[in-house]
Amino acid sequence: MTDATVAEAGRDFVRDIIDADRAAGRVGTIVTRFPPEPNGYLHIGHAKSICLNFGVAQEYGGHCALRFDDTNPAKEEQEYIDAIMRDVRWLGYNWGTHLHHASDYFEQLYKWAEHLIERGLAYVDDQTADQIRETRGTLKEAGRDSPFRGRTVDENLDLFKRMRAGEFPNGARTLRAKIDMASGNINLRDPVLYRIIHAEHPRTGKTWSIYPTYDFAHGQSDAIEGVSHSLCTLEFEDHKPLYDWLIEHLPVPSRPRQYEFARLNIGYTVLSKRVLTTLVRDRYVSGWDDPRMPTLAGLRRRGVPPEAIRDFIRRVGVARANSVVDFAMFDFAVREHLNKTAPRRMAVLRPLKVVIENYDGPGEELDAVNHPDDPSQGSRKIPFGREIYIERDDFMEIPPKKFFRLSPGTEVRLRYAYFVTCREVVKDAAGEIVELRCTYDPATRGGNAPDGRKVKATIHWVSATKSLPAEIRLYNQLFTRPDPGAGGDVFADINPNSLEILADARIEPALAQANDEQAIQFERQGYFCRDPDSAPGKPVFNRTVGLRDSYAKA
RNA sequence: UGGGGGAUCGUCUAACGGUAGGACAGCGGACUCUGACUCCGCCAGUCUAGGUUCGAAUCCUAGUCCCCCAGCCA
Repeated sequence: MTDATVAEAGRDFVRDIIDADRAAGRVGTIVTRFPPEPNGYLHIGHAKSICLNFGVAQEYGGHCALRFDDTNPAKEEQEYIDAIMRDVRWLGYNWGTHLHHASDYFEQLYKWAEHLIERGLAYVDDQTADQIRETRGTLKEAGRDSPFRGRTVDENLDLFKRMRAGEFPNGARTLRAKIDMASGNINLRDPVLYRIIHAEHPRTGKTWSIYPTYDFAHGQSDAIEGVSHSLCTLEFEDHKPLYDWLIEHLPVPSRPRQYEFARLNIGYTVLSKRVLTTLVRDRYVSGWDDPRMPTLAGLRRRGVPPEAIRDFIRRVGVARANSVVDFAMFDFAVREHLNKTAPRRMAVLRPLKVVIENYDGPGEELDAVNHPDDPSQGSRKIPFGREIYIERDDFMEIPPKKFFRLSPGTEVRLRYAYFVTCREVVKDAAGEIVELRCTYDPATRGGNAPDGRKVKATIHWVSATKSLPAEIRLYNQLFTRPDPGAGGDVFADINPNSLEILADARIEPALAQANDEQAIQFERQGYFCRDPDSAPGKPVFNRTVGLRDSYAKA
């Protein structure tokens, strides 16, 4: 992590708590952890947790671990483990030697479970899942004790050993903490600590046939790793009393404290792993890295730089109130970063042919700067000739009052080239405009008129003969409403026009050198990057985000 | 009276009993070889009602609204 990363941090209640803990001498090294379950890909919501945990650790000179919460082999896969590590690194964070897995602690956790049994604080329950649910009570009524709650320590120890040995089928028995079936907090109504799962675990294979639940694994893992501040999202508030109960009753090596913050929500976006998984599985999108996905893999493929994601997270802040961030805030962060870094190129998304009638000769090459505010990026040559393409949107036969671009009789500047004036509109039998006939002013080479005359617009263009064909993919919101699913069915809110493919775009020759993930600004259009779907001679570009367009708005 | 948490410009977020500030969005203007960028300006908020206090977003009381919890998921 760099100093710049540290400077990106803001102030929030988490950092206030840490300051207070340090001032009071309650903590030594600040240790945090990012604890994903490897059952899916990381998304922008995880980025908030990652930036918070790694950011805080860095600021206070501590460290942040990457810990896989791999306690449920039925849902977890190696593919996800690999993807998560790749994405955290890409975001710009490094866990160094602190790579852990809850599964590293299975043996220790097992011993601690026995510890509870020995003290009469846990018991083996033979009830079925249905029976446990029925006897748990409701939100307003107390639960009832399990008939197995009174088993002797020896009997519990024996049964628990046999659960581990694989003697019983899935679901036959559980280990439960003996707390209080009448608690107002349902997490304290004898929560399940271990369940029987006969499945292949990505790391421990078939060694275990019982697995600890999140509640039994998480706090103890924090304690083993010396986590000082265990930061999680709001829905775990109700688990804190159980978290603390376990820490109190177990001989753990440290006393971590849990603090909760609001998860990230963004308008028109879904960050539910269940929904994202379905989107992929049912082919609503092309994969976890579909550029429309809010996953880090999707954002990366779309061309969003990690710096922009970190900046966005910093701008959103960390608080305890539920909120929904306007996606315009995200677009802003992306544009801000890309504007500073992305080299400029010209590409015509929807070409309209223009013939410059008074231009003779073989053509020429003109100079174009690669970045208007960064001379160090140098310049390049762009081929110009008698036939070019301009954007269809840049011509109107009957222009409305505020339309500054090309129309019959008006003069505009071709960026980096010449002033041209439209003389004639050529249409096909159907009345469709197929070509424009223009004239140019040779004296305006380079883009300036010696006589000082001005034009109201500068438009982009490419050579008709020297430009290259390209496919361009424009992305729109994946969902049609700011609160997808609020109407009952998220999948009914999927935007049928979230992907728009422009198969006949033309790009300037310099773009043949573009590589994946290199952000480029197509002047007057937006930021783009080459997609891995590109083939030799058949480049594909993704639009990361469009430029602001105050004309389109008006 | 199940338990837990939260309410500040349209949105996100500061304030820690002492001038309600910033960002995004929006609006207006300047500049411009990108209707971009940049710059300038404007707009706009403390959930309600009482109380304490010289002074309340902050403390107290009573309400209102929103979120989370009844997985052998995390």
